[in-house]
Amino acid sequence: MVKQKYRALGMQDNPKNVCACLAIRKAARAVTQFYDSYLQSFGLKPTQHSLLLAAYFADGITISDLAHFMVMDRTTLTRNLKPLEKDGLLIVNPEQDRRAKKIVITRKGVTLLKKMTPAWESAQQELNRRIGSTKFGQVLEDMSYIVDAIYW
Amino acid sequence: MVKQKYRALGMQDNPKNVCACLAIRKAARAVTQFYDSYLQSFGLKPTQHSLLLAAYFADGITISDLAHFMVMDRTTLTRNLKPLEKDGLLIVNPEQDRRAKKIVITRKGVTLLKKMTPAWESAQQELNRRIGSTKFGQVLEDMSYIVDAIYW
DNA sequence: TCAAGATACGTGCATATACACTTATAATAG
DNA sequence: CTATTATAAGTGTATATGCACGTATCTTGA
Repeated sequence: MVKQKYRALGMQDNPKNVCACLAIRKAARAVTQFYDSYLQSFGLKPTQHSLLLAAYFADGITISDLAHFMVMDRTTLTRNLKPLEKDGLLIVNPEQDRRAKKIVITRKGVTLLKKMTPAWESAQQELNRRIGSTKFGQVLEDMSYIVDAIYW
Repeated sequence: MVKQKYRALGMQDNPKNVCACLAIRKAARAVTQFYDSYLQSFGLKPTQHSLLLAAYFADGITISDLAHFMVMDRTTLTRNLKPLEKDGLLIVNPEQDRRAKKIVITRKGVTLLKKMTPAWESAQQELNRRIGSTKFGQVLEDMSYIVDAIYW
């Protein structure tokens, strides 16, 4: 087993010496794959589901503002919106300020989002069950705390 | 401010209803960008630094085994190794089992890794300082726990 | 008013990520 | 001993990520 053979990859007995960047990226990959297994039958990846959700709750938000909320480079968001636009789930429209563009969810987007909600809830609840409700809540808080700690 | 205007993106007052996948991916992006600001002058991204570190501590590990440790698709790892190979930091060699390949760090790779260590430590310590030692340790544990909860 | 700076966005480039499919090699069952 | 199955890896395709750079528009100061 990998765990036995390459324990050294943990590097130190002191877990504080494990690279936090590596640790969180590994967990992010695992969680993404987990949620994807629940959402994939709807044709949306977890990232796309999150974007569509944002377009629903913050209808009319600009690209820059959403990028800021997503802790994502603006140019990344511009490209991530493309597949959703292509599928007619949302539209990117000009603003009054002609430099800016606002993101608007379509009826098709809303319908898909609502259809996906039970699957998303299943993923969320199953992960909650597996790691325990207390830890689950703590991790959600900590993730938000980390983002704030880095950018403020 | 985005925070004020689009509070709805948090969706609910109950933080448990925040998507865990979104939360951890946001944090992963933030942490990656943070570490990148410390490592970029050496020409390696955080992911590449982690891979090189793995090649150092688990010298001779196969692609599949390292992919498993990294919680990464094997084909992703294959491609992620390319830039490091191109820069002569590691070599991918055939095994006795001719299906497999082992990853071997080069002297150049070791040298670079050691040169980067103080910068990596600065990032690690500064993040530790910003979120507090207790929470820092807890998050590292939790990330590992989540990976185990998903794959076991 | 209008030139300088600030803001919002897009493109080129390189890397990161994973699934579906294919190829090559090893192990095993009959 | 061979046919089947299992394992290790690579490629094609599509999306995800961010930096450097450029364009268009708005704001502001002289």
